[in-house]
Amino acid sequence: MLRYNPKNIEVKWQKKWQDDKIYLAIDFDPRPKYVMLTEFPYPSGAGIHVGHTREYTLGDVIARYKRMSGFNVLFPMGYDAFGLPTENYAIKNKISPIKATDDNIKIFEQQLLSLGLSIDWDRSFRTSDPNYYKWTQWLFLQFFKAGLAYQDETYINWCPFCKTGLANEEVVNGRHERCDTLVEKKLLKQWLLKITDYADRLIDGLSTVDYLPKIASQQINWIGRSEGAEIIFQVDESDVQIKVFSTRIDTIYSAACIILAPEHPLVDKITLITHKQAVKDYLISSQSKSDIERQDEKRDKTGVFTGSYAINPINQEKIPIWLADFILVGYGTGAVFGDIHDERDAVFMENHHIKATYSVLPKDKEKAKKVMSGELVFSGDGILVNSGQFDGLTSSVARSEILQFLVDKKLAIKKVNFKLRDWIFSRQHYWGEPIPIIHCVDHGPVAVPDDQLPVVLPSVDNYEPTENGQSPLSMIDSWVNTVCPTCGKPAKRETDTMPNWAGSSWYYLRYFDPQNDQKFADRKKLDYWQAVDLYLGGMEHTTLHLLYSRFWHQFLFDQGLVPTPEPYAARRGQGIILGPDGTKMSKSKGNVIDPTEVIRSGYGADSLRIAIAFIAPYDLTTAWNPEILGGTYRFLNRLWVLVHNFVEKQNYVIASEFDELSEKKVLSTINKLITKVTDDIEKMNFNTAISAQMEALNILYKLNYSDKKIKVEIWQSSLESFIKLLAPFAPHIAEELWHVLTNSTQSVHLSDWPKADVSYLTEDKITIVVQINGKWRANLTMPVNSQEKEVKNEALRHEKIAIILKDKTINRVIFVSDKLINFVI
RNA sequence: GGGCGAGUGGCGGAAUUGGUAUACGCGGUGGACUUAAAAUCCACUGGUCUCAACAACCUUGAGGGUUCGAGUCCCUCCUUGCCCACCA
Repeated sequence: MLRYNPKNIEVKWQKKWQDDKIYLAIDFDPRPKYVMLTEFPYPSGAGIHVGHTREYTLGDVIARYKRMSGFNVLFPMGYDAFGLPTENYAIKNKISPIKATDDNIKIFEQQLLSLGLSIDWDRSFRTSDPNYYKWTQWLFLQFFKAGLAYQDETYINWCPFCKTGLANEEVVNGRHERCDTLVEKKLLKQWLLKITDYADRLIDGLSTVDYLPKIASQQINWIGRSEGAEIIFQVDESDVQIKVFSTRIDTIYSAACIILAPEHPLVDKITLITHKQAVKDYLISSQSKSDIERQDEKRDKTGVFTGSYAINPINQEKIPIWLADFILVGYGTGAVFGDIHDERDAVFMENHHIKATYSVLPKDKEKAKKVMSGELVFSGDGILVNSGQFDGLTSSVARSEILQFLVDKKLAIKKVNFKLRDWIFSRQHYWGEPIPIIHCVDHGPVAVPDDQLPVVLPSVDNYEPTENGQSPLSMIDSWVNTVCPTCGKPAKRETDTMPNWAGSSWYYLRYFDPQNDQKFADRKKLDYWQAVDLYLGGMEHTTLHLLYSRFWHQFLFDQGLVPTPEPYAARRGQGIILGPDGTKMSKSKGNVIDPTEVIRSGYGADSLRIAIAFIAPYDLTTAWNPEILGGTYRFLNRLWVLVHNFVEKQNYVIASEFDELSEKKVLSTINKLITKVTDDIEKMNFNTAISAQMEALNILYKLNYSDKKIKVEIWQSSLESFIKLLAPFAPHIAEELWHVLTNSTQSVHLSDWPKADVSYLTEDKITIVVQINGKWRANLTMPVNSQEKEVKNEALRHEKIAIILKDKTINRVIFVSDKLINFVI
């Protein structure tokens, strides 16, 4: 017998699978389809890490299981190739990003191959390929033509040290993650996508798909829908009106001031001459603060009085108008009424000695006293007081009645606000898809005609962003200068590129038809493959990539371009694998586990895959334990020995020597295992699927080495089933042992998933627990379906029970069929 | 501050509708094989009491509750993880 050595078998089978193309997904195949999608990687120079390995291995387990279960499985892989790390790498090493991407993808392919993934490589692509980004550009133009892509002046993050515009994701805690400089804001004209138009749809759509509840609630949270009212406050002795958004219109009687964001457009108009200087000083001081400084001063709420007053529409009271930089210009109307029932407002008003009264009291009398004495700021719902005709109403009733009252007078409207902002879609960087727009003096921004797509990213000498914040593309005059597609006059190309979220917003659709040069994907193929059945990815993409791609898809659905309203029928997120020391893996800490190193070290891909499946539930963050590999290797080795032993010395014995009890044990073990593993994979309980296989193997192993004789056919069929159950997890050793055991020419991965024989699932005899007052006292072995009477008699005859129950009165007997009997004394 | 989770041996973690808590694996101890080591195999491995075995009692972050019976359900508290955060 050869020793189990992964090196001898893994590369051999990987090559064979590639040559035979056994993992191809077939368009329009009559079998039911199953699309198993894992997030495609960013091909960085560092190669794959354990996080990739977890995601792709578990995706592969499901893909293989579904394939064996009769599905036409599509398990694709591509590369999210545009983005900053590659650009930075190219700048630093003075090589082209195209070359860097090429090199990195070669490494990735090699590494992914060594994991033994059942990917359909014929459908692979990278987002930086012009044949791909032609369609990213085309899809962008559909947004543009629908009025959902627009330009606006917005503040971008600007690093004054690097002299470059930054993407949000490069700003960590208000600093540029690379150089740690405090980030400033710079006003630039930018492209935005109107994701806010889809805010409600993005929430509602979640109820039609099967997402992990945590993921759905994070998206809902991020979108941040809040219902309230927009209320009109007339400025005293002026024709100016201020619109104020509030979710607490029930507290309007206690409005003690109006507070505007410093950037509010009406600031200039309402500031009295006598207050101009103070306001100007305040604006300068608040503008010079970076985001992080504003956050640092959470408790110190600064502000300035404008000199003007507003009229509270509910009671005609005159209240002062202030400016304060804790009010955000981007949310609601950029104005609030200051109110003692809001903790931030209360602090602000106290700081600036603005007189405030309460209008809502808690139901709890002790609490109410504290509110009245000013000891407590009450921000919850309660009962209205000091509120004229609305006194005595509960907050929720008052909200609708006061709103209606003001709506009737045309002083308020019902309004829904979202935290979600429009998606800033411009990047002033080189390594991204050029935005396919031409700016014409007469016609403004014009779409590049379809037949001129793709707008190919030109090669440049210098990939660095320019000092004025423009993309390096702006330096190439020959590329920038073009003609207007509408009038033919000289015009200039847009020089911004798209964010790296663009290519990943629709990539799953391209897997359905990766070569198409007429359309982003053929409709018939979309109809066949949509939607993605299961999407597995990192939790960190919940509010960016996952939300963005749902938005794109919903838009495409509205345009009639895709058949389903949602892209992903189900979404799960895998947990992070930490370093062995329990902290996040990082090069500087030296706790990085390199999966390819593990494979090369001699444990092999199968032991690694099993370890990943076994170490913890897939969605749990857990520390990597290198020693677990010893255990998973031993497990595979035991199976190797068992199968080879059986094949090499199966000895035929005469019928009378067979041990029926042992045979039954083998059959019940294997059939229970089939049920358990099938169920566990369906529920993604990979760790218990493995432990069940270990347990079963231990039983089979012992039986094999006992002197009990078991029929060859029973061993043969049981081992075949066992290998099939293992195949999704450890595809190489399963394939090898399958061929050793069966001499078949067909791959185990194309064989049928085993079905349990129910007749072996139930036992004739079962263990029944005897409890006294709920406490375990003894076990009984009884036939299945024994009646209460029989069990009770048997229990009372039990020596131990008899001793305890002597001289005691049984008040009650609780009987659970086939499980337990409990005497209450 | 808000939202969503999680607390079980030395460690990662099991535990159907509430029904023998600690499966499986790691680590540890003892043993077999070996000149020796590695590998492999066997036995033991939550705590207290006990020379030991049997038995008994205790044990799922803390405290209370519901129940014949609670890791599981309810309440209060503590600890901790992730995401968001001056969002009116």
